[in-house]
Amino acid sequence: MKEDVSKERRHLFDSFKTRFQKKYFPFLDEKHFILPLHANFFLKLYQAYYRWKESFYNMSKNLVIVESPAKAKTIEKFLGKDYQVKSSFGHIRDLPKQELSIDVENNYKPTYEISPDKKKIIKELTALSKSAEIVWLASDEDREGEAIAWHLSETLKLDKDKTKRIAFHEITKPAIEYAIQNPRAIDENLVNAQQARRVLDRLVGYELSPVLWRKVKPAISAGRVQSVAVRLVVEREEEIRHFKQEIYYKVVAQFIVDNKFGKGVIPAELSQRFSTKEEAVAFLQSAIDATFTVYDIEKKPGKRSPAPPFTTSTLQQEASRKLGFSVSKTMMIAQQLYENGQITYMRTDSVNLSELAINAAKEVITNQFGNDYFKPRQYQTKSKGAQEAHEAIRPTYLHNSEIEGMQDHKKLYNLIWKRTVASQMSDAKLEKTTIQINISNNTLRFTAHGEVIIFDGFLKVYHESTDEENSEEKNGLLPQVVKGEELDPKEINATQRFTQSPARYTEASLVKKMEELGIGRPSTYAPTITTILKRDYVQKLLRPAVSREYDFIQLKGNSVKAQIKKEQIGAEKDKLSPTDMGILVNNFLMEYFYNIIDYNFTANVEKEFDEIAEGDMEWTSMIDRFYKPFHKTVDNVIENSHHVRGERNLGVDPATGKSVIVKMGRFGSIVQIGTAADEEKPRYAALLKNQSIDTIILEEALELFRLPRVIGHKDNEELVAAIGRYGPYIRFEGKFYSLGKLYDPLTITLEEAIEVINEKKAGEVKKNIKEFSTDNGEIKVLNGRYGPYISFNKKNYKIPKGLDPQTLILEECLEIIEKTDKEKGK
DNA sequence: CAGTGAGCGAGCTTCCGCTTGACTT
Repeated sequence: MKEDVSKERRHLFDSFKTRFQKKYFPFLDEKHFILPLHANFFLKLYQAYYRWKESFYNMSKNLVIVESPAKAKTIEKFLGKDYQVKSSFGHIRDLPKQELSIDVENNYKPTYEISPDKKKIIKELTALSKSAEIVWLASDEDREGEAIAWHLSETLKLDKDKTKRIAFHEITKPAIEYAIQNPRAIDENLVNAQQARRVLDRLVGYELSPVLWRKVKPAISAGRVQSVAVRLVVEREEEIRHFKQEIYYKVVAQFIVDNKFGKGVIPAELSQRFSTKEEAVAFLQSAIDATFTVYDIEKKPGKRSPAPPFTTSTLQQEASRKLGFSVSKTMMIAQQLYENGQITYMRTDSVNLSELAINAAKEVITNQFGNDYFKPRQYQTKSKGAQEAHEAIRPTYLHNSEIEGMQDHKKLYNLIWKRTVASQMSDAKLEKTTIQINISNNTLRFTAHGEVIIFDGFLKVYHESTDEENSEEKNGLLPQVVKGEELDPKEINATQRFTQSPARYTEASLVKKMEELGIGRPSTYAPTITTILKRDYVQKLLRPAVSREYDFIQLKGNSVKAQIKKEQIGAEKDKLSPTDMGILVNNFLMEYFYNIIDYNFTANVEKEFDEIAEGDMEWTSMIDRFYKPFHKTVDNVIENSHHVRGERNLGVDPATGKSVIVKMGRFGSIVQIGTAADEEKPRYAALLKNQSIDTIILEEALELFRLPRVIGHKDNEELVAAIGRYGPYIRFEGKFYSLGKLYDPLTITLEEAIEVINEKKAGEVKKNIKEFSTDNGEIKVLNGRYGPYISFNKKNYKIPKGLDPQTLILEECLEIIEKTDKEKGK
């Protein structure tokens, strides 16, 4: 770090010397002129001169400030030479994070400070605003945007007469010109609504978290948004745990059609589901002697309409379902598409498309698919608390149905393109057919549903997916039959089925739920998920599929046969479930701070923020009404509640007669045999990741004490098998060897363990291909999971095709590193 | 990158919402 600074200085110094000295002291020898002592002084002089010169040349009559630099770049193009457009990079001031920074005794006066990473940009904006004739504050037209404009005007000490507040909802020339012609003043009520929001969140977060430090665990947190997200996950898990599965028998027949219209099969389901196997068998038995006739044929037209264009939340959901992206991955890629000018802004809650976009859609759709496929639509947002400062997420140039770039970028862009185009397309027209089939010896009926697409409309481009996992098999076209026609069943099957518990949340479906509740904003969905994972309140568990048996009874020919089949169910990954810590904290908050994690809390305070924004309510009095009782509860809970450990007594250890207790320990959930009061110290063992204090049973708990297990000895050293944070492992000579899924630490033998160790040792030799040492650290050529690569300064570099890693020399490595860094840098 | 869990007591942790840096015409 220090080295960098001095290098920098050296460089600046040199560049100064060549210019300044040559210009004003050409007669002096370059080497002798400036002594090191003078360097700093001249440097400062030069810097001051440079700043002055820059501001002189860049001085525009108009300074426009927006939030995002990418936006600044596009707007600058529309506005021309007289306007200089700069970006504030979001909020510039905030409450310092070291302390509460709200004077609760003095009308909740907040103390703001310039965020450390914004000092530089503020310096620049201050200089530019001084020389500008008019400063246009063009941050977003929502609560946060208005606050940014206000913070800017305060921080830059802007003169009211030369400051104008403008906003545009879309980045098009007419919209921008219109905005310039219709400026207004900063809306102080809206600013106050934002201050109320900010102060409320700070008060809740910074008073509640310390309560948890004292009563549950240090360094954990609670907040208006994250705690509700955790609650959702905890309660879903409870629903799953308490779910009572019901069994039923579903009867499906395949009717053969062979008539003047042609041949075919009608799959039809019986109108009643049976609750026992006996009933199902009895029905199939009776069906042997029955005849089946077409009772009724009903044809109805139907339609399907496209989904609205993407918002942040719907983009995250579809990218998760269709592309398997996590919400943060989706946002990262979308950000890059945005910065490349390929899509519009990616943090939005609006489904609105600009006129420009709809016109482009018209052109694209009529060109590619024909006039019949175009239908312009404006969608209405349904989500609570939407502020709609931006457009929906769409491609900037709809004419590009594809882009150049990396795979994931292409995929996400394509998804956005399809969704946008489809949103302006015609409905799909369907014909739905229902055929009812009578049974001669029974009052029940079979029903077949068919669906034919008559006009595909938007389905040509895009099909929205759903969260339901096992969607029923698709209804296709049914063969043509006439009323009264007798049908022959090829087979009739009764299958045992099970009702399903609700599904665990994925990252994206949790975001969807939060949006429905009006909790969180487009810019915070992804970070919130990251926070609750990082705090270890929720986790993603890899759940392997389990095998389940079910009855399958078939009538074929004249005989009914019953058999037992097997299916694999319940495999899960990337699903969110609560940890014991999450459950513990949630229970604590539910007991003492229910109003904060009430699902309506955010919705209710939002209503009050709206009233503040309308000027109908004083923000400080709103905060006061909340804070007084809240703070009292905080004091009361600190004073009167006990430290919580979620303790549960499982029973008695048969070997020792001591009690077995599970509880939250310092590093996670533990089980202990005996108590601290006993003469002997209690024995401890950690719970596995997929076990929980609430559900573990005595036998499982005792099982945990079988580890760590000494498997045997080699060269007088112990081999110990155990399960750690990263799964089962073997410890030998102070080193750790992962067991993976192949071996169970409870049953692995000495021979197998030695083999695992030898394999890993052999792998390590193969892993290191070669090494070079340089002044800046070691360059290693390594064999990784995806083939050979170069590792340097904790960064990895791909080896270009055609180069043999075995024969690489230092110069080649340096070249690759330099080249890669350069490409990444841009 | 893995194992721990007595008790004492420094000094620290924490919120939500905007936005992407990075030094010279």
